[in-house]
Amino acid sequence: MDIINFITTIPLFQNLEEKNYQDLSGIIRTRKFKKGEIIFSEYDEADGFYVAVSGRVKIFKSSPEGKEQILHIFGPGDPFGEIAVFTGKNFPASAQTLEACDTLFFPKNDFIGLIKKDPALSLNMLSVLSMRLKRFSSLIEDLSLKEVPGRLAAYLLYLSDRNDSCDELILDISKTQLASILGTIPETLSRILTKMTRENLIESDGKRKFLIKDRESLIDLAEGEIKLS
Amino acid sequence: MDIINFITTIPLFQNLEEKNYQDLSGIIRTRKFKKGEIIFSEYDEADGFYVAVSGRVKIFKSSPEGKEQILHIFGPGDPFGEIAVFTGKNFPASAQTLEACDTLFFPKNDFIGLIKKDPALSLNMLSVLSMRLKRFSSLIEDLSLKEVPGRLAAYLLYLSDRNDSCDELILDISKTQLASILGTIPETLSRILTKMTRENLIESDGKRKFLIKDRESLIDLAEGEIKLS
DNA sequence: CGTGGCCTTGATAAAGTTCAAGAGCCGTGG
DNA sequence: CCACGGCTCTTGAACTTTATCAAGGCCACG
Repeated sequence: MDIINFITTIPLFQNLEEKNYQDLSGIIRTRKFKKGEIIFSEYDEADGFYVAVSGRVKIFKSSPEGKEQILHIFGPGDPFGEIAVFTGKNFPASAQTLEACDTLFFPKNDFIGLIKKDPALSLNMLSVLSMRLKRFSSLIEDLSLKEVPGRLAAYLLYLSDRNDSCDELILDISKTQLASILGTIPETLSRILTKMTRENLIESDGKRKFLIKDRESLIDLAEGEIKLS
Repeated sequence: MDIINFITTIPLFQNLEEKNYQDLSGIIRTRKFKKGEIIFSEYDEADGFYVAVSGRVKIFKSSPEGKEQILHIFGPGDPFGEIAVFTGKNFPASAQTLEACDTLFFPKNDFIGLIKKDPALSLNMLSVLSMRLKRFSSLIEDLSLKEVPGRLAAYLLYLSDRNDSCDELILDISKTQLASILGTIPETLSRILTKMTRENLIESDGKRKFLIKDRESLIDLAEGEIKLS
């Protein structure tokens, strides 16, 4: 069955015993969502978690005035909503699709049953949660200790690293969404991109293509060693 | 032996089988630290994690310019440094004692061996990590979507909740440390406390005692419904 | 009794947000 | 095929929030 093929490819389900793949596939429900659909909202009661199969999902917090902070953008193979499985209550943030999405849904109690049976599965889950904590610590560090140009520089370098440290980047999200990842607003992001271009750190087609022209300075900016003038 | 008595009282080690307490006590090393001592630094290689027995420890990130963001303050019974155990590499933040501290140290490989044997232990650990993720999401939300007065109001309410929703609070840390928890600096904190007092939301002895005088307004402030004038 | 840490206050500066306006782009429907 | 509306992005000006720098007070501890 091809759900099994899919789950064997993702990190959360690596190195399990054959039998456990059967068990897993037994508890999975598939769920499809349209573009822009809310999968769950903060404070909703949580009865399980999801794994994206196709499409992307943003996990975010929003303020009463409508500002949004994106915590993650997840794609195929990424689990989400799993925190609530282990704290037993509500989702700590909201999830909305960026595109049409196919997902696998794992009901909470069934999944906990499986975790009790397979130590490899729990170690994988511990590793997923730990990596998330690590990412959150660094997001907190960025928000609290760096200014927006530094965060943007770090993000551009991160995109470059994901792409073999290539100097050409293509943003796979809108600038408005990027602003929300960086903890700022589109206006501020736009101004900083203009400055970076003017000071020859980057070049852009005005849309989603960027070229890193001065990697050294971007690194210095990300570390807070220099500032834009 | 009294290490066993101690560990049976803390959430991470609840509901284990008798035999596992023996195993745990077999791998534990005790470590003592003086006041102000650095237990580990960000990027140090991690070979295990700690549980505080007495004294308090702050977990923090710091910037090149010396500003600090406190991520947690942990006390007796709290585990810390456990993220690195499951991501396999370095500590994502630094740890320093606030007072003289006794701790238990759990070597990484030994502990992973135990986790594989006892599903209850891994579920407990999953729950600890999940609660931390929840707290981090809310810290991120605060830093990104709220202003300092809102964060302070939320913190005061949190202290009150911990104390049976009593109106009298005693801060158990310095105001400089509180500023660092809130993601700001002492000067700003001081000004905001002055404003809150002037507007009769709180009263203070100028040191570490506070009295909540207008809980409703503090709640509104924390939710961003109102502002200080 | 002096020194250093912590806290407060003021003046100033920097960073970011808000508000408003307008340009460019895309898909829809007449 | 073109016009329209909606959306994203950019830019400017005013404003708000917070940080920085500097000074002084208070208190505890040697």
